[in-house]
Amino acid sequence: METRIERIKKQLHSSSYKLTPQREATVCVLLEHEEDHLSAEDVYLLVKEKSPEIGLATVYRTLELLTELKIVDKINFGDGVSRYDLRTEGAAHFHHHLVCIECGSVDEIQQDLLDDVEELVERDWKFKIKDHRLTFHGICYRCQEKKQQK
Amino acid sequence: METRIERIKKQLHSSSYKLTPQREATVCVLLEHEEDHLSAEDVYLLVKEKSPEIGLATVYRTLELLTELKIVDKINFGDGVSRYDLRTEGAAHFHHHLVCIECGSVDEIQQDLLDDVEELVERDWKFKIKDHRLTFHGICYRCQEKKQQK
DNA sequence: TTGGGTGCAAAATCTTTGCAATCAT
DNA sequence: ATGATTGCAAAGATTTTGCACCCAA
Repeated sequence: METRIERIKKQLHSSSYKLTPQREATVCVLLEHEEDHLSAEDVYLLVKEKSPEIGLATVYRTLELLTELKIVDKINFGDGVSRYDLRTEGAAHFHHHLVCIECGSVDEIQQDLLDDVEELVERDWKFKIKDHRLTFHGICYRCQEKKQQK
Repeated sequence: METRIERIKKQLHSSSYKLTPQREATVCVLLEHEEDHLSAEDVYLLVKEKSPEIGLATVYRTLELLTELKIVDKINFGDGVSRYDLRTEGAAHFHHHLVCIECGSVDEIQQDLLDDVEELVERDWKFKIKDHRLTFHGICYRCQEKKQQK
């Protein structure tokens, strides 16, 4: 069984990039925090714990590289920082997000949901869709429960 | 017939804000460029043409205020700057965007499209939706035509 | 006169870049 | 040797903030 990191290594190699120790450490952090939505700074601090010599610029360059290769997606929830999210392996499309305006949590929706909408947009707007970003802002189930208890 | 700016003035007043000349000039620019997706800097330069004494900070503060009052929406297409988009009057939901990865154009989709999806998300994820952001990245019809001609 | 609003400049944030040093082949 | 990669510091870009001044109620 091939590991996730090995497959990423191959993806890098097939574009003539190397999986350096710094890049590997960065990817590991992303894998270990797949549920989170880390900023470059977040990633940097986490990588530093295990590889203290790494520089912030390297993290930025690595994240940029991974974005180019479509291994991660760069997203922005409107708080001034870019966040980086591992693409779900094998998924045809980028997953969606539920941002809670009360507690700030970010949940993911892996299910596609947009098939019909995309078909309509391609047909009626003559737009060839390559990627999408869908984010809902609202109140997560946890905060709704908290409110009901009051 | 009440003008758009008069209605915005009332919205400001009902939250005890004034429509100062600077704010009015800023809103006017937004109204005159409703189809565009201006950054704060863009707005600043346009406002300056008619009100040269305005400061960039005032533009930022005005845009923030208008965002709070839900008169404009702050959006981010991943190019490092926030853009400000007048909400369509009377529209229940924020409109969607088509960003062309070839020419950088941004077209708008006013049609809602997400009714079914939102119903499903509210039901299955127990998420109370307050707002959404949907952006498609791809190739606009203009660039597709250009390619075919080659 | 009083508090909101403004302009300016400085500060704060986030991100990119130049460059010398280092590494792997 | 050679070209890719790195760390550091500096530069860039965007946005926010402090503060004195101004203005309308």
